[in-house]
Amino acid sequence: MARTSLAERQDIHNSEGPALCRACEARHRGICGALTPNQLVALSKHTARHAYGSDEELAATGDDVRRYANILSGVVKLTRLMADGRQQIVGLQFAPDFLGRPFKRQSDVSAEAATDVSVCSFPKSVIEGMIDQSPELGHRLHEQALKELDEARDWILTLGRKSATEKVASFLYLIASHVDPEHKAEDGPICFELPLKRADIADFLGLTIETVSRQITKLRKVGTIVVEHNRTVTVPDLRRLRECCEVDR
Amino acid sequence: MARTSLAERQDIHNSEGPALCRACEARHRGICGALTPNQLVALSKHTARHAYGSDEELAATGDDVRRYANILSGVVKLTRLMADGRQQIVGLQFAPDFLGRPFKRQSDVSAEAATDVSVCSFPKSVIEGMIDQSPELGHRLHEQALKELDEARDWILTLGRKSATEKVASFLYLIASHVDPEHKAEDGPICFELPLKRADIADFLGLTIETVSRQITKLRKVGTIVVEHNRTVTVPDLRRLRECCEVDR
DNA sequence: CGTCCTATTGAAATTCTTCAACACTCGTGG
DNA sequence: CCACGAGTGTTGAAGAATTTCAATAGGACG
Repeated sequence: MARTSLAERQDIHNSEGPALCRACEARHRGICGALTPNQLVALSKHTARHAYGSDEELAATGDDVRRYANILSGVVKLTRLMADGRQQIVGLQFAPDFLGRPFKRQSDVSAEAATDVSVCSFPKSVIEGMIDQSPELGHRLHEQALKELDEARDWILTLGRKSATEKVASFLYLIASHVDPEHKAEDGPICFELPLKRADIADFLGLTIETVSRQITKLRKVGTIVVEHNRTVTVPDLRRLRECCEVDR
Repeated sequence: MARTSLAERQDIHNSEGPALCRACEARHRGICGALTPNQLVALSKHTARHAYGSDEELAATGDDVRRYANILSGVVKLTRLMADGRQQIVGLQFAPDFLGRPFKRQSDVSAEAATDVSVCSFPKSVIEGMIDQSPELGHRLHEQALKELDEARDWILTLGRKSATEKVASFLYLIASHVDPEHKAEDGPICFELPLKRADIADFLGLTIETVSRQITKLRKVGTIVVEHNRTVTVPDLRRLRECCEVDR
């Protein structure tokens, strides 16, 4: 016991934070990167890790959500449901995104795991208390909201004005760019697993499963993508895929 | 001259802020409501009012925008344009919304006046300096970003999953609720001017002008709305209009 | 081996777009 | 005062894109 306690104190002193956090891959990139070691220690007293399987609900529509979370791994889909069952994915979140809607009790979107997901959650109240002491934290949350807003607006253009082929290409490009955020492999081939099944892709693109399937087949047949086992996609030339996102009339 | 100067000093002393701001209808609702009288005075030294006619551009895509603005009156459309000319409105902003994208030099959306618009603009640098001193200001900007994000996600559902009739009904409902934010007149009839012409409505809904026109005609013929002079809409029963936003299959 | 889940494919039906014609309003200038 | 054109909105008919309905196939799992 004494050893642990010493180690923890050392963590604080050498500005590395709690052991739990040091082992966290999202430690520097998520909102935690804005916290001081002391804040991290305080926060880590209230954190809990959770794992969810595909299609499991992290937070239901209308829930009085009292906790926020950081995504440690996996992809989370934010969905909206209409009374008659029509569904639309209104946002996708990847690690190390922050999950939650600050300053509001309820939300009309529900969060579901698209893949296997693990998160690190903590009570709203703790974070909200820290915002007042650490402007940097509030700033990061603000930044994330603005980033999500930019992404939502990109998606509005896609939903409103693109053809089915362009939509599917845009989705694949979105995933590809997320695998390779810096566009390093602009030339070389990229390979990735689709985090969404066809039904989810359809709900994301505002199409039917069948249309999605047909467009993927189409892209496959012209060689823009190679698909194995339905989920593994290889893009031989990213530029060619990007061209499919816009020019198709 | 001496009189003016005295009056200005009194403004400061009685905590009412500069005369310019006192006469401003957006004074308390926009971000200015988060400023101290001293900050308002400082800000007002750099503010300028501008007026724009319909379809005039407030800020072009890719502009290095150095100023923010508050909308004093009118409606602003945020649009995205594709290389081949396809256009999509990705957001609508009404008085007293804040206009601008904090923490980012360029934006890929352009802002255009949908109606006649007047704004009160000021340099980014002034506001950004004030954020550090006034957490309340940063908080308000954050709130507005989150509000816009919620709205964008509502719209994503509309674009992705609703039929043309539902889309047009949803648009009319959006405008109607904006005229009457508290839904006071849930029962009684509501009358308003459409701030957008048909082409803009089409760009907002991801439809063509013709389809919009046909759906309006359809809603008119079943008595859900009454239209005069193309732009003046009366909704006899808001509930009936709301029903059209979801149930139509 | 059967069942469930996921994905693909075909044919018919539907929705929305495109193309084309026309109507209305408003300002300008003969 | 009227003709003209530009800008805006409506309507019809044909065409294209997407959905719906239906059938099939493969993989995972008990």
